[in-house]
Amino acid sequence: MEDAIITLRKQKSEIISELWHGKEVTEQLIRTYDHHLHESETHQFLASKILSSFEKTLAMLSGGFMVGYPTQPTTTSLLDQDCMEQCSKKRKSSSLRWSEQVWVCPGRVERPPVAVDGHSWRKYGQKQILGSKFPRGYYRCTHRDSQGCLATKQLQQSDNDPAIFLVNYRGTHTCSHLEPIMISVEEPRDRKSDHHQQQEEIERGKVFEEIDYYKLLKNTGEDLEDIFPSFNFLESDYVTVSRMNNLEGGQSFQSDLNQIISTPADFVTNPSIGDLDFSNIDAYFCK
DNA sequence: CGAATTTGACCACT
DNA sequence: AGTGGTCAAATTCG
Ligand SMILES: [Zn+2]
Repeated sequence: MEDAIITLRKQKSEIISELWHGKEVTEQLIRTYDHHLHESETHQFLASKILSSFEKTLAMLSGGFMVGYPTQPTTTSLLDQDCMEQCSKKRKSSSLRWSEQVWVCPGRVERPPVAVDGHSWRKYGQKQILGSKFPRGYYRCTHRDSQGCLATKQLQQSDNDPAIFLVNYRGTHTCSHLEPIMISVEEPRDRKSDHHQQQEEIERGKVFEEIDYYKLLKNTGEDLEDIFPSFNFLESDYVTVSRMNNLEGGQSFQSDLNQIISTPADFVTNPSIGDLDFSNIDAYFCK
């Protein structure tokens, strides 16, 4: 019951984020149209962005709800059958996968946004991937040994836009998720002591350094984590750029590179637009 | 000292 | 043989 409300709230926020992104791009389009009347290429590109954004919103509204939820599949769709076939062939990772894209606020540290999703992760590997400039980091849930939580995720900085981090999640959290970040965030105004306050300020600074300066681009459209409702005031910091539910697909990183919506094309070939866009984002999010 | 990260080795799969 | 993913010893961190 509560889960349903939570998932609805989450979906609503994601839909709003997606629509918001559509609005952003539309503003870009209008601005470009005013300045350069005859640049059909740019217009077409931005229009495709808008189209993609609304398509994702529609997908969230229609089918995105039940896809990949870690319960027993009562209904057998085509995707389920394919998944079952492949799972019967090889009993490997039946864990579901999805991906996110984290947009790092420009001018901030290039430290990978690991704890931005509210879970505590533990790095267990790092690998250079062919054709990729930046290495890929492998993280697993901190409570793996203590509670047997098998959730993992991979984090890789995008080659095209270093401000974007591609995240691949594999498996859902089975651990009892007490969130140190949430506690630290909710806490800060209760106590006021002399020299402790400074330390608390520092601690708060650490927390917000991790969360505030990063923009998470959630694209799951899923209700896989019940954490974000407590993050309501941070929900606006996260913008949905794209959404991918990979029930079995292997390389989400490369496919993402092809399907990324905010590709560096408009930013590199048209820096003025990029500057305007970033200033807008800063005005809305960075404070 | 325990916990988290680093980093080369190892392993499974083409 | 090469690549992506994981392990684990060494090292750093708190
Ligand atoms: Zn977990």
